[in-house]
Amino acid sequence: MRLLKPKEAATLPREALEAHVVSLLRGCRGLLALRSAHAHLTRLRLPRLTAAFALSKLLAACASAPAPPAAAASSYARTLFDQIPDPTAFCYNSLIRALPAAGAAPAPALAVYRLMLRAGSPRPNTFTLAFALKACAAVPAPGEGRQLHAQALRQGLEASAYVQTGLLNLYAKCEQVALARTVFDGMAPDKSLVAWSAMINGYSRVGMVTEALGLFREMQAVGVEPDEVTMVGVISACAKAGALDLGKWVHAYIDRKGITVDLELSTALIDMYAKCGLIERARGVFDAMVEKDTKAWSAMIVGFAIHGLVEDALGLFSRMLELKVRPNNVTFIGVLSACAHSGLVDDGRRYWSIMQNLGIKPSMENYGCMIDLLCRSGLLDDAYSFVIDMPISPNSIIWRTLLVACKSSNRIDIAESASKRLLELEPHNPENYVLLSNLCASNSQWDRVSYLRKKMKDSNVTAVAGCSSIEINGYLHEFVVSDDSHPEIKEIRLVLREIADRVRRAGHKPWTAAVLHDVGEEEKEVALCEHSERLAIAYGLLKTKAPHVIRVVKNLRFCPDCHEVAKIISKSYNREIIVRDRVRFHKFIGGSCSCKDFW
DNA sequence: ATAGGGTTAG
Repeated sequence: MRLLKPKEAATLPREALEAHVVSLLRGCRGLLALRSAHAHLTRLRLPRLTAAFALSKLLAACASAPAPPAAAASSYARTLFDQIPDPTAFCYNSLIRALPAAGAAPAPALAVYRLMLRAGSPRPNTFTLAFALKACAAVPAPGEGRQLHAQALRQGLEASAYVQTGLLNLYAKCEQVALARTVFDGMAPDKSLVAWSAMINGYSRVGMVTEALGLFREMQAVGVEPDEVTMVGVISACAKAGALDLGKWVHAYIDRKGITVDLELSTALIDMYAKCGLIERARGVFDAMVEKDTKAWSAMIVGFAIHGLVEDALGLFSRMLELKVRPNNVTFIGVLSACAHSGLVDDGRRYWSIMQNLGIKPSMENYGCMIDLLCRSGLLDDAYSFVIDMPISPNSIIWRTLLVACKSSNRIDIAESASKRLLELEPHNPENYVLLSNLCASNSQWDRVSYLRKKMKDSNVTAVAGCSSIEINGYLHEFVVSDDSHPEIKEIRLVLREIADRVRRAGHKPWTAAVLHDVGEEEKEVALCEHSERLAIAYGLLKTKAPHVIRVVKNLRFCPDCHEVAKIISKSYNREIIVRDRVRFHKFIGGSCSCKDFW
């Protein structure tokens, strides 16, 4: 387009000047272009009102720039805003949109929203609410969000579909799915795809897989066609559930519908295949990607790590550096946990310093990986000093990691202080009581075990039950410890008995120390046989034939005795068994496990 | 002018 000269501009009417501004900004891509357009407009010495118009258009362009608001863009947006004499609601809205929503509290975007309220005029409109809600969701800030909800109601802005979707998404991000659902149900029947996707994703985020998938079916039933954003939620739900058959079906559905498999969906697919135990297919999706970013690489590296494929994980990391893709904290979670799962202490330490040389500030999770690495290699003193020297206050997971390690190396000194800190941080977490009584039980301190049990009962804490699931013909069968509710429990019991016979003949002695209660050895053996993972594996043996792989997902860590038994089963029945426990995969073939018994 | 998406230690 032709640029105006200041002399020409002086002769033109306001409408013509505004049209010039609009067409000038239409061609702008990115911050630099906006700045040079701004410089040009300044040279024109526009009349006051037209200048304000130009500034608000610049501000709006700044807000809708494709990249996420970088520091430079947001400070520029603020400069623009400050030059506008009487900012309209449109100006406030653009500024809220242009400022970073996430990050330090209070988020700058929300601060501007509050500023607007305090100024008294202009009043917020539906756009303001929608942008402010988005900022709240990005933090996420549930308290602020509720205030915004109240304000939306007070100002009569709640009828807007955009405000409703904003609220729904806010609650979903805050993991308050019940509230999100209330908003969702209150929306008009012709809900947008965006609303459906946000709700499905909300369920998926909190692990309510059945609800996520149910809603996906409902959406199809009312004739709303999903897109790639919807499918990210559905695929993530499959990943969380470890539901491989379902995940495969959904992937096929994506292909059949011609839904674009973009960067985000590919990453979700990598994660799903990795978490469902098909690491080769995860690799296939990864290799087929034309564009890969840090998150895609990280998903693949973490995938290899949970499969115990340390060479693949570390090899991919080197390749990533070669290709100049910048790793982030999550990438290093993958790298460090891969080292931890294989006992590579020196390598782990080396990667730790690489991380620091790259200027990446270690997160709580990174510290956790490092402490886990040291603990697994029996370097309890190193681990403990690492914890003490952390610049951030260690969380409960870190103390628990230490405590678990104390159990196997009998370090009562460290155990005492770790358990003290743990109970201070989390007095109501049942897991801690289970762990502590486990620790006491392995030292035969039965009086302390019963003390803990009483304390647990008094404070109304109930332990999380071990739960394992197996997918048979597309149905997810769930088993909890000592579960006899399954309709085929009689047949399952027969399989369990046969397993017990074969295991005994293989010379295995049940590792009864894994049983918490102070009961006789025989009862302990029975208790072991009722562990959820064993029930699920037995059901797999009952319902499938070789070479079908028995795939089980467990919510807690593998019981050490069941781990031994699974090895024997894989050999004796000549079956491949893959179990995903809480932290990683175990692949049993011919009597040995991919974790090499190091976990 | 507006709303929805991917990787995260034990």
